[in-house]
Amino acid sequence: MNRYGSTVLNFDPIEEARANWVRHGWGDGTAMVAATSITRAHQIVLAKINAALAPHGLTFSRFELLALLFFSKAHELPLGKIGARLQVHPTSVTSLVDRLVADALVERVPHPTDRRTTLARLTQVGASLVAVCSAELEAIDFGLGSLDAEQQERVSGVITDLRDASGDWDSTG
Amino acid sequence: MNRYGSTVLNFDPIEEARANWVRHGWGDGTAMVAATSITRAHQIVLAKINAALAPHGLTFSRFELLALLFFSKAHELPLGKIGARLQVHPTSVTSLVDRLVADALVERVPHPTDRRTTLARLTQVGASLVAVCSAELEAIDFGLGSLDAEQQERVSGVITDLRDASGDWDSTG
DNA sequence: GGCGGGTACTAGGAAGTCCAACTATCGGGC
DNA sequence: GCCCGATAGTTGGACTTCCTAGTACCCGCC
Repeated sequence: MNRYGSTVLNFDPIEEARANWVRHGWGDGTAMVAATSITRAHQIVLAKINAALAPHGLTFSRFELLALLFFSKAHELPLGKIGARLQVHPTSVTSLVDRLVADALVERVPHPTDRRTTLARLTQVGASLVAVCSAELEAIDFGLGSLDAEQQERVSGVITDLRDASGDWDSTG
Repeated sequence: MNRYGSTVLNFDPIEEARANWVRHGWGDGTAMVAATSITRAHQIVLAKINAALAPHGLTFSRFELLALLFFSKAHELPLGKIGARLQVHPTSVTSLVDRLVADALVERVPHPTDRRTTLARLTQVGASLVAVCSAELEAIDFGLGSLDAEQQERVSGVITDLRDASGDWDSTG
């Protein structure tokens, strides 16, 4: 039984999919397998990370936002810049900050000069929580404990190429 | 401007995060960077795939379910087995099938002998749509066009290790 | 000095994912 | 033959994400 209560398969479902893909003449399955693998990897890693953070009332998304503020000057940042750094939609930032404010981990502060802008600022409680949770995540190796450092670097390296080509940032400078 | 209307950064946000992580003595950042990279890769690839499928009224989740049925005997499968293959929660299967039924791509059929079980069966329309969309996805290389075949295999290979260690299937047989 | 395009954020809604709890059914053991 | 644990699926709720549309505000240009 796995975490969803269903029976464990005795074969690799992704290799099975590749065989079917090829058998129907849809292609060699290389890209399909890679894309599907990334999806599963995300699912697995996120589940482990969230399980570690759940006792503290956090999710990975919320932790990422808190950590970004922790690293920022005065522990504060405009919501728009948060979205740009984390690569999430403006409405997602609003939604995340809403919940963090409700948990008193963050507070909304008006920008001193630009009245359009709202700053999210880490509270004392929020700052303490980030420190605790970062240690927790290091302890579980961010869900990647089954890979050694060299394998982890390989994953990051290939994905950097992918992100670069997708305009995650401007690397021409 | 990127797809969210925010300004493009002139540095790699993940490398920035690694530097901050190290600077605060939280660890070497290897696992953090790998986990974050996987998250972004998922986000990038999924966005491209969904953009390609949107004109056909599909998402990657829905396509995966349809493709699985296409590959199955009689184009049908119990909902529970669908969840086991795609590694998603039973309630997600219910939800996905609901929408596919609403779009007449799938129909719910009672199991002939086990009255607890419901089968999802591909309709004619559904089967045609899968074929069209698989070609579309091959055409955009599943969002991985910026990686060559060797890089794609490298991603899949490392992730296979991760999935194996996470009990995605029983590889001891 | 005000007009208008661009910027910053929020509101409402859809989709996908998970969990906990519930109903219906199956099947083995007494 | 019946009970009771296991199995299959659904319902309701929470969360994250996206999109479209809207309001408030800034600032350069006429």
